[in-house]
Amino acid sequence: MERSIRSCDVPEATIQRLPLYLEKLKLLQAIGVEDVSSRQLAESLDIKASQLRHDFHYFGGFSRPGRPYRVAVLVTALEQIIGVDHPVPTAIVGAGHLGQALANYAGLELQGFPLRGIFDANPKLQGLEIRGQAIRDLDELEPVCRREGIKIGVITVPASSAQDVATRLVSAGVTGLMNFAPTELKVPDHVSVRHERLTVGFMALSFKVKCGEARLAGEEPDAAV
Amino acid sequence: MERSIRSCDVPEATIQRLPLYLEKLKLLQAIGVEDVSSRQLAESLDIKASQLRHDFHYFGGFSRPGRPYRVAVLVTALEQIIGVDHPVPTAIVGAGHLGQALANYAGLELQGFPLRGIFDANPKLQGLEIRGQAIRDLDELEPVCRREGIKIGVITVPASSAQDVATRLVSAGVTGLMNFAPTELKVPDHVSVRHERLTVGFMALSFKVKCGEARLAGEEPDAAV
DNA sequence: TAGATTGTTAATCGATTAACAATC
DNA sequence: TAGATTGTTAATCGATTAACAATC
Repeated sequence: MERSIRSCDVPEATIQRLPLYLEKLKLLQAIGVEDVSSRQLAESLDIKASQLRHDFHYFGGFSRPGRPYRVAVLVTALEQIIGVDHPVPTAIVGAGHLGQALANYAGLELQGFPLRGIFDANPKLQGLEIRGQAIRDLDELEPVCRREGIKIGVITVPASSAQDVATRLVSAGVTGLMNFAPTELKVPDHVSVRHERLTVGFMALSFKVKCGEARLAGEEPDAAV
Repeated sequence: MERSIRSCDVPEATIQRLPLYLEKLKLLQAIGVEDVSSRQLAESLDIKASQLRHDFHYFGGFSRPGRPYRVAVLVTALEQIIGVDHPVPTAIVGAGHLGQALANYAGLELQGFPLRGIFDANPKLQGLEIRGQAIRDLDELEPVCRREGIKIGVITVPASSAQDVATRLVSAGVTGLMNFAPTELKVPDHVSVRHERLTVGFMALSFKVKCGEARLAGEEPDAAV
């Protein structure tokens, strides 16, 4: 289909906004809103309407000039573009605190990422059930991933074993990795990795807090020369 | 001090990279590396050396022309710039799965964000200890935050109570919010918010996975007209 | 029609990269 | 000195915003 081809050379900044559009539109849909203009939608997301239209323009044909967007049409189109029009089978490797917290998060399944496997090397955790999924031994990683057609692997193991887990997931056909371990991963070109850096987020926040304090303390931006 | 004033009008993109620099430099320091050139450091982070120097240039004076950077000097300077040269007292509100997982994460304290309070409205959780901190009733939020001088509040409550928690944290003197609830927060100008959107990350990853599949299937970028 | 809206291109803005003088 | 390095400015690149014709 034409859209799935063209839609792939899209700026990173636009890709990041697509889920925000979808999230907001689903909210509107839930409260019965049928039509929405680029101005309304953009305002509720704190961006410019022209940016939203520019983003949509990469995919094209969501409405016609003069007519506002239909919420249902946008939701369907964005789900298809993002790839959550069909469920995306997901597995979690590492059932420590964070892995268990993610497994317990109902939002993931609701947004299109059903959990189809949880794995941990620790025998004490194996068999424990989370939301209907028993924690499995790491030995079962490859066969289960293949059988369930896992597309996205969530890595919540310690940094020391993250690369090994990544390699095994990729060898079992997984093409998307959500990496929560504080280490870089080497993967083949056809695999996408997203590195979630928790402490980086805290530090970026800390920087802004510190700047806010400096400003409150009455220090003028041009006071220093 | 001069640096703390000038350093605040810095592009968002640069702010996001500062923690990555610090992280890598601490790693180098741990294995005994004393000097590092912009080229070496940049290569290990997959960015251009000129970008790194350009970033550093906002703060200025980390080395002198001709001399490589001293790891220890950079670590100290970046810690100060980011604001983690002194501990940043942090509290978690919402001791569900995610809140507990974050409370258990030792990395936070190591990176300069010691946990000084955990709160939850659920009486069944109250008193449970995590890493030496007892989960407290929500009633204690304001007094504890004031007493401990909490600077950063981590919001891991359901979306429905996130705004209320945010308002209370701000009223108790907290100026940085790490929001894990899937909802926007309204806060005064002097407060910084960072919204961690988990499902947004999954969807951005899904988009790339889908594009990778399309490419693998042999579809040419220009095949569609 | 008049007012509002989208799709689309052009203008602006900001971030990244290259270049190079000064220095070691 | 020759080679390597930083600090700093200029050039390039890409993303955001504005503008407006076409449409309803």
